[in-house]
Amino acid sequence: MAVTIKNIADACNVSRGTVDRALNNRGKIKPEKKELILATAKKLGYKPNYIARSLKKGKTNTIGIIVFNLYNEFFSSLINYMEVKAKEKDYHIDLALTHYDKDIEKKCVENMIKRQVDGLILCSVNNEKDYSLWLQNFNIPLITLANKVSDRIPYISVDNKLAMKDAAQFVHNKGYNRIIYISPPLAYKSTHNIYALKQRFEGFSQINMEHKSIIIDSKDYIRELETINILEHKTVILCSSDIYALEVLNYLKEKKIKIPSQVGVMGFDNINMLKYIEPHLTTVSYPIEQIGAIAIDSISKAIESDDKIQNVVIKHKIIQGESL
Amino acid sequence: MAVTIKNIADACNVSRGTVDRALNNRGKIKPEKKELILATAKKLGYKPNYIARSLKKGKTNTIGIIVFNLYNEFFSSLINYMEVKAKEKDYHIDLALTHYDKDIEKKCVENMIKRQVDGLILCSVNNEKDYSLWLQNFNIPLITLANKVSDRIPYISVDNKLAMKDAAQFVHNKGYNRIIYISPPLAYKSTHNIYALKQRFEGFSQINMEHKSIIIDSKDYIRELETINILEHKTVILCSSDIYALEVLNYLKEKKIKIPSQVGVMGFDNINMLKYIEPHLTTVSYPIEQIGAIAIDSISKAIESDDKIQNVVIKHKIIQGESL
DNA sequence: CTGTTAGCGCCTTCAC
DNA sequence: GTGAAGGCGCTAACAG
Repeated sequence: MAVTIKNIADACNVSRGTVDRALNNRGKIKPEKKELILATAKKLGYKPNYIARSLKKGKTNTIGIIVFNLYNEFFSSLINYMEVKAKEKDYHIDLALTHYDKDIEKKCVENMIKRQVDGLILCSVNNEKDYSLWLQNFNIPLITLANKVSDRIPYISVDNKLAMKDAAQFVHNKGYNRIIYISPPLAYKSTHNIYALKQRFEGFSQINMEHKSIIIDSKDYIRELETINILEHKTVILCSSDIYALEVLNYLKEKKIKIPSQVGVMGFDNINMLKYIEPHLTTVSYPIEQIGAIAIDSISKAIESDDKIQNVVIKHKIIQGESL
Repeated sequence: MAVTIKNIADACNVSRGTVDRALNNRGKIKPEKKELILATAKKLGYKPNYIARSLKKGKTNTIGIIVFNLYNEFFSSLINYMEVKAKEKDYHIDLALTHYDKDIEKKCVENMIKRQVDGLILCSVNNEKDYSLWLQNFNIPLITLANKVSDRIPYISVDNKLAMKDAAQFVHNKGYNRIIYISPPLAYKSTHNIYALKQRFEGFSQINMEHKSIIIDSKDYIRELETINILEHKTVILCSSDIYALEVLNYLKEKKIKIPSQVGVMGFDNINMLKYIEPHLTTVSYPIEQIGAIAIDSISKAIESDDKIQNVVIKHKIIQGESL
């Protein structure tokens, strides 16, 4: 059995109130008593029970973070930064992963609520009609990342549409005549929230190439790629995220297709591991650290002061590599 | 204010005890009452307060996980697997990062204790004399990964010594005459627990090459490498982890040194991203998923039954790439 | 079957 | 300065 405030009180022949005052320096207390109490607390190895404190105070000092998984370096970096920032502000991280499953996601949210997190940072894939209402009903500070859920819920992100438009313009300016655009299935929109994906696609769609564009949005994008003669038309393959671009690079290398002389490739996200990849991938970069910092900052402010959280648009830029 | 069991009791004109019975189906209760209670609970949007439950039950259903950071893919994969496994068993993950700082590590452990986690999974860098005692004093199930803390604390890992010995033997058999062994500073042993690192180094030391070996264990290992004529003696560079090998590959590519014809390179860990790296790195592989699964499995068993947790040695194997 | 009640460990108000 | 006591929300033992 762990040692409690009562044990200390008994050992020191004082009341629990006095122990509390000594331990948390509140109110006035006779110095020698305070010393005695602190000493015996230490001697007994007292560790305050935060669960009890949380129950009493109605605050857990915990931020719930729900993301898809940790395979994508974007999320592991993000959480890494958030954890540091949260610790600075004396918050703790509760982590849950949804693996892109909207039922799991709802369970994760409910669990966070049951665990009384003070605020929630959510990367959602849920596209149910009243999901935004359902979320707001819990009435705790909430921030969405990755996919926007509704205009009424704060959202921190790059401008995916503009960023992808810039990317498409960039490859166009490089003299490519045909873009093959590779994306996870846009048909997921019937079952999932794929806001960011759609934004990127829309941005891409705003640029017209001399020849037609080809959209590949199948899970089997490599097989689709095989059906196309990519050596025609001065072609570039624009990928909606780096992890797709890496697979494409592997495919092209296997086919002995030269990059960039025969085909160009461009990614999106600028994940860390790119620095080990050859040829260096041209990609769209944005500061993940900043997203994490702003998210923790905003949510902790909202927890402590009922401030409304502002949407934030993170700046992006194009990183010139050697892949086009 | 969130809705509580008492609100439901009042709304249904029953006692809190009855509501509890209905909600958690314990004991006997009149079916129509139960229905009414469940219905109003739903209507009011009742969500049980797990903090209160935890306080009462003395169990939080939470496993604390403390690792170095999430940059190394080993840890992000590990946590990914653990989260899935923990969810299956109805446990929740509390995550904290130490960034290799032993004071932060101690604070993380203390925080976990204060938060009353039911069990703790720890990757430690602390080498203080009585650290093992200090940990055991908290008297909760504990498992160490990565670095062993003491023989009295369960440890799950590959046999790092044997695995690195096998790696060294493997390169030796390939006909290399000189090994350059690259490792994080072994001098850290005065300030940190670097058990795994030392084990790997010892394993390496058991193999004798025709010519001498060179040990580089500086943070600036790339600069050290520059002072060596690596084209002599048919040399192989054996790295204590893949993330070092990746840096070495980048260096060699920059110097236009051909791999493996001029110099061989070998890594350790077989992290996921290797599949995008050229040339394919020869490395030592072991199932991270299994480490995660066993850790969660053992700790949950220990939480629920006071079983003693067994040490587990994970099997390793060498993955033949094209880098030597 | 159901109501009452006593805590879990902590914080906080109110008296003295 | 200090003690006594109530209560956060839930569970469980005990009555009835």
